Amino acid sequence: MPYNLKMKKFTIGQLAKETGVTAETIRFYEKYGLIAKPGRRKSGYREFTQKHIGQIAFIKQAKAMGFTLKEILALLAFVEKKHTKTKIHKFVENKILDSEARISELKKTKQSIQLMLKKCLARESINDCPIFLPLKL
Amino acid sequence: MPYNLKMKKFTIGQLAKETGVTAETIRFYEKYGLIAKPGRRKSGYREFTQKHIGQIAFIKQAKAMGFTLKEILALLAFVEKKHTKTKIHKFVENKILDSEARISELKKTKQSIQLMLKKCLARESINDCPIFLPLKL
DNA sequence: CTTGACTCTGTACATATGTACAGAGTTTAT
DNA sequence: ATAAACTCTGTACATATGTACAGAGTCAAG
Repeated sequence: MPYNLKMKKFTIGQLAKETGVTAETIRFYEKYGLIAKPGRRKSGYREFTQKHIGQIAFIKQAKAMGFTLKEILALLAFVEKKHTKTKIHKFVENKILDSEARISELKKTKQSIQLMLKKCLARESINDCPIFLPLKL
Repeated sequence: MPYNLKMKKFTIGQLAKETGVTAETIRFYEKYGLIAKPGRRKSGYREFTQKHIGQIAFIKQAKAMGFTLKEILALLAFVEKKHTKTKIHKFVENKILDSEARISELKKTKQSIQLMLKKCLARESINDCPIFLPLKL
């Protein structure tokens, strides 16, 4: 920061407006360790900076990609520790594999519902649907 | 039950073994309203019957199809009230649509991760990955 | 200087689906 | 009759991701 030592400071409410997440959520992220601990006024009020805007933008991005907060914490640690590319690569690849697994899981359950529905529609009464069979013992 | 008035009775532990869910879960299902309230011995011990085995089998089946417990409750109400086939049909169709929506959601997020990864791999250092850009402000 | 808006901490609540006790009573087997 | 195994109720804990207070203190505007 060569020629601009005074950064703009934000209260939590201002940061909330700036980033589109609530103040409560920001406090939550802080406690969770997802964002840097902000400075404090003498009164105890938090003082956020531009940096925090970036951090929250990052979190939003990663969440949109389906990462959990815990995973985002891990991503941050990767950057922090300047891990090798292969490590983070593996982490992300793994996430992709997870997605694929969940997708095929979902497809399977969808198909089983469809099959059930088809069988049901072939009967006269709902009660004859095979799915309800166990209830008739 | 014409000629067999005496049904076999089960304690909660026996039912658990029979159905493969734990006793705690059975109590939970009872409180949740998913299974019929069992009879009680004078001591307070629950007395389950064959019927409960069927009910739990039904729950397991429906869970395997991706229905939530709340939805299973709704399914049971459908049967109870002898709703028209079209109503249950709609309910289940809806569930299928939900699955489809979640599947395409997942596919989208998967793709966005893949894209991110590709971009990352094209850089020298992890820190140059576009996803980390917001952190560098 | 007062009022309204904002912030602080700490705790509880929310959803979904159970799991894990603690402390007391019961049943079964020896 | 005694010990082991089982069951009872009620409550708290678990995960994930926040949301909603309550009660007290602070800041900005008029």
